[in-house]
Amino acid sequence: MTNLTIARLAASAGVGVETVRFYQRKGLLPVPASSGAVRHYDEADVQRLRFIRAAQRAGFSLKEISELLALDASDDRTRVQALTRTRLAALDAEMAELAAARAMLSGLLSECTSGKAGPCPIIATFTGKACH
Amino acid sequence: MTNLTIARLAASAGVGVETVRFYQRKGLLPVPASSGAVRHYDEADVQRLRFIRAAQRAGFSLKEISELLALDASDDRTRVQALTRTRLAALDAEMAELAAARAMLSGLLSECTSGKAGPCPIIATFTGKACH
DNA sequence: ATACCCTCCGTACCGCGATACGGAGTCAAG
DNA sequence: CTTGACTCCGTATCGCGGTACGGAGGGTAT
Repeated sequence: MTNLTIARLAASAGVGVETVRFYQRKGLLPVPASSGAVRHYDEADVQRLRFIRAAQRAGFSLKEISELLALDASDDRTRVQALTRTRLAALDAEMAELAAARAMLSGLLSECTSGKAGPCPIIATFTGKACH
Repeated sequence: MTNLTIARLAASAGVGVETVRFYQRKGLLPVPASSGAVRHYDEADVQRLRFIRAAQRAGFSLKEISELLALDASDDRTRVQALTRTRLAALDAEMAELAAARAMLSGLLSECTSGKAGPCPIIATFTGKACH
């Protein structure tokens, strides 16, 4: 029966009040029936909000998270697994891109700092002025 | 003296006409003086546009790219190197986050597919319902 | 010279994930 | 019973990187 205000709910997951309201508008968090004029939140809301943040850290978008939240109720493991595989594939693709960018930049940086003459190799690479 | 229309300029870098115009508004590409009512572009514009796309692939934001473009003219290697180191650090941070997310998800996925009883470990993890 | 596509330009809109603002109402402490 | 902090709700704005629309005018192939 933890009877929280929106500010305390938000604080429990380290987000701002406006963010909670934003998630409510998005349908990610329920808007509790107001007994009176001020709404109250309980442990289930805290769990749900923490779920959102945890899934977000795993790279899921809010849209995917809303599906995961629905699946939490309907216990469709196959679908959860499918979403997870898709996310894994996307993570792999993103990591590959980042790794490629990293490799290029670190190579160029050492080339550039090793004080050769001529134009900056970093700039030259982007410019396309055939470099090394 | 390659005398290009905007559509051909855009095509030369594999972007849309609207994107070129967007970059012009952002100051990333110059708007050539119009001799007549239709503007014409040359090889320098093609190079500049390709520069933008190349730097973008290396993870630079449009704001950073506009600084790099300025540095292309003023040949300040120290500053270019500083921007590059910042970008490398950001890439490393992003990669670490993605790797952590990837490790978590792939672990959970195999756990989930290995057909244990009880609630889906993936969902359980996000829910925070003490899992493994 | 008449289709027909292209350019120019402004403005609006998209998706994403928030963040800000402001007026009215509410609640608890002093 | 007032003060001050908090809530509620709608609407607006932000930053990012574009994409779309639409009317007026230009350039060209037939």
